[in-house]
Amino acid sequence: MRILKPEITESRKKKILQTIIYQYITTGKPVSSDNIRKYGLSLSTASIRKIMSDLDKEGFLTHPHVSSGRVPSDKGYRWFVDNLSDLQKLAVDEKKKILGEYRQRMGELDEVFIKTSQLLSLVSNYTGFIVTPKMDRNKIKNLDLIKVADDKVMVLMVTDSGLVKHHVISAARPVDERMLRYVSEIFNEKYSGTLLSEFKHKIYDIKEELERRIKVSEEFVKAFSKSLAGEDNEQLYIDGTSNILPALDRKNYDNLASLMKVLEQKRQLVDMLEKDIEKIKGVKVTIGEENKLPALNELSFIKTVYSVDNGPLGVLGIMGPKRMEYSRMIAIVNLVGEMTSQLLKKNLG
Amino acid sequence: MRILKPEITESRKKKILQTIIYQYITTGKPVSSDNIRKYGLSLSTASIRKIMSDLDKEGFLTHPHVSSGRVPSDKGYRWFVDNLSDLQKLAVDEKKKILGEYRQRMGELDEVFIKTSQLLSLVSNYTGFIVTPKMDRNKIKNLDLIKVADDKVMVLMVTDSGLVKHHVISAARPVDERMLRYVSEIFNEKYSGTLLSEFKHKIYDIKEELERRIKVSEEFVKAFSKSLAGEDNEQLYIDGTSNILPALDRKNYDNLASLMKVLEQKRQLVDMLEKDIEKIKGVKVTIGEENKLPALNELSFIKTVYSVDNGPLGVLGIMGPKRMEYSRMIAIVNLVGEMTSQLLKKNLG
DNA sequence: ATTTGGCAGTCGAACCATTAGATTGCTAAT
DNA sequence: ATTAGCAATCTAATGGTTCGACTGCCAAAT
Repeated sequence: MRILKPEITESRKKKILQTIIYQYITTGKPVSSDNIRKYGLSLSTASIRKIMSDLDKEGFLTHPHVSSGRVPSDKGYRWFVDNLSDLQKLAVDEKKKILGEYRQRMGELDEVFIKTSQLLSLVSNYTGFIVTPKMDRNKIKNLDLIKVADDKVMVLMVTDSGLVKHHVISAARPVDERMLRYVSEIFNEKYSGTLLSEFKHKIYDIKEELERRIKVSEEFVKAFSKSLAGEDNEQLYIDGTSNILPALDRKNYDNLASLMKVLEQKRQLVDMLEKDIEKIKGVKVTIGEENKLPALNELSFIKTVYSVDNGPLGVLGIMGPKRMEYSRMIAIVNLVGEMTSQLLKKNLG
Repeated sequence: MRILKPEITESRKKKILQTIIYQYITTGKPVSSDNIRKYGLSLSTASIRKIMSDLDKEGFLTHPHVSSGRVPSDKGYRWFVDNLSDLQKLAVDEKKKILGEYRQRMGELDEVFIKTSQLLSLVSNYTGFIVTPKMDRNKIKNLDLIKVADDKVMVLMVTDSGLVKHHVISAARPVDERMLRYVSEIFNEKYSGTLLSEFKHKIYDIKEELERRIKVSEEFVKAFSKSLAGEDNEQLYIDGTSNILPALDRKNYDNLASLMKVLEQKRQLVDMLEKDIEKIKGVKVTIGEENKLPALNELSFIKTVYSVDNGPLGVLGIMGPKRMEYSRMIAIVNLVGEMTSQLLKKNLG
């Protein structure tokens, strides 16, 4: 008896917490003891109140004010997410809808990113995002130099996972095609197989090498190595930002401005999203203040990694209000993540 | 005498209207008759009130409510802009600042657009935008096919004004380089000099032509012509959207959502901005409801065309609240427009 | 030892009234 | 044509009242 009782109360406590959070997610209104009782608990409101009070003390719930119902705290949401037992299966037609979108022609890589972020936004009704692969993690496979005008050359680099990077550079005077062929030969011979992140430290080598081995205008060498040294940052595709507004129920305008700024600058957001990308397994949820950036403290992120065989490429997911349908969203992100990985494997591999 | 008097009253009326609008732009508060009198008019408030009342009836001013000062109507702003006499010279250091930004390396075309929209936002403190050139108005100059992997080919097209368009296409099976060279030869021979917009109607010709003249996998021809047929829409670069918020003083949240949607979808906005692009001379201002899209009825646009010798490329400018410093903004947009044209002439020409 | 019913207490939301202040429109006098 | 002055209008701020939704706690019931 003495051993059993605590378990009963414990399980009841959990059930109540779960119900409160579920209620709050669906209604958006603070949940009262009376409200809970209606949901099948055969307990009096007084008992429920006692339990709610305990949960409050333990930090899972809070009070907007003393005479209102309870609202989940970040800790509460966290518990809820960690204890989602019934990871919702997506409805068949929803799954079909998502797969259908993906069947469409997705020729260009850009298009994959645009469509994917749109898709995430569309099916979630929140904001969808995807971060493009970071070139740095790729190895150089091949470099081409193509004359596109008398004094303009396109530098075209392909990596081992099939990503393509290109720049147009202008030389001060007309360039010679034979020279271009020679330069790219030298380059490929020497740097094919190099990790791009490592290669960046060797920019000066190549300057020297070229100047040593062939006669080529200094102008050109300069422009060429500059183009290679250029940052290729990950890009962030976002879609459905306007869906965030309803999430920020009234609240403060001021916050909205800083949120928009973060979404616009992207840099910080990308860094946050890709933090510890190697360690992410499956779908990862971050809630409210778990997000480092203050502007994002009212939101939750649901993300996952997409990858090809030789490692993670980037992350994708959705962002929305803390009170979102986690179960469904996790399922969506999971599915889209897998599909994107597959698509890219076909596309790049 | 009888002829002179009306002119005096007219000029006074204008001065008052001008002052009201100027005041409202700088303070953001409805302007009272008393307020106006303090600004140098040696008239009683009663007389000013009479004149304000007239201006109201004529549609230049409105009342938020009966016991508040006057606020310019769209018509009022329009008059104000059309009668800006002292098109402000930018302060020397401001001009320097802008020019300074432009001196920075602007290698890639992308970068030009990104930097330009940022610059516009930065110096205006509103939202900066630039629409990329529409390829359709260009002529095909040269097409290259470059093998980037066994079964992947990059299609590289250069136009007469130096713009570069590229796609990667996947063929089902390995492609032969000699074949590629031959295809591009045929293509260039036949279509060099064609307007891109016209070329789109000829896609089927090329399919036939190729099938007739060389042995090439149907797969490849399909992918190739598909890539050529692909839309290359103008893109819209926007920066500083968060600066819009303060512009929408309180007002309605609902409107904000639709505004964000318009900014996100871009399509409608681009169409609006590029409407009658050929007819735009100098800087063009559109105010409030002059903007067709309802979501933009609380904003003003200041835009201009940037171009190279053979015609307009696109538009750029800023958007902000109706109560903005038109004079300064016009000067900024004008300057940036000229600079961008110059830069691109160098870059593309 | 739980659980429950009941009651007091707290707080927000809605409503109303009041007041002070800003500013106009109008009219009669200058 | 201009002005002074006055009544009228309306906002914004303040404070008071009431209603209802909850909670917290205690004493009685199971």
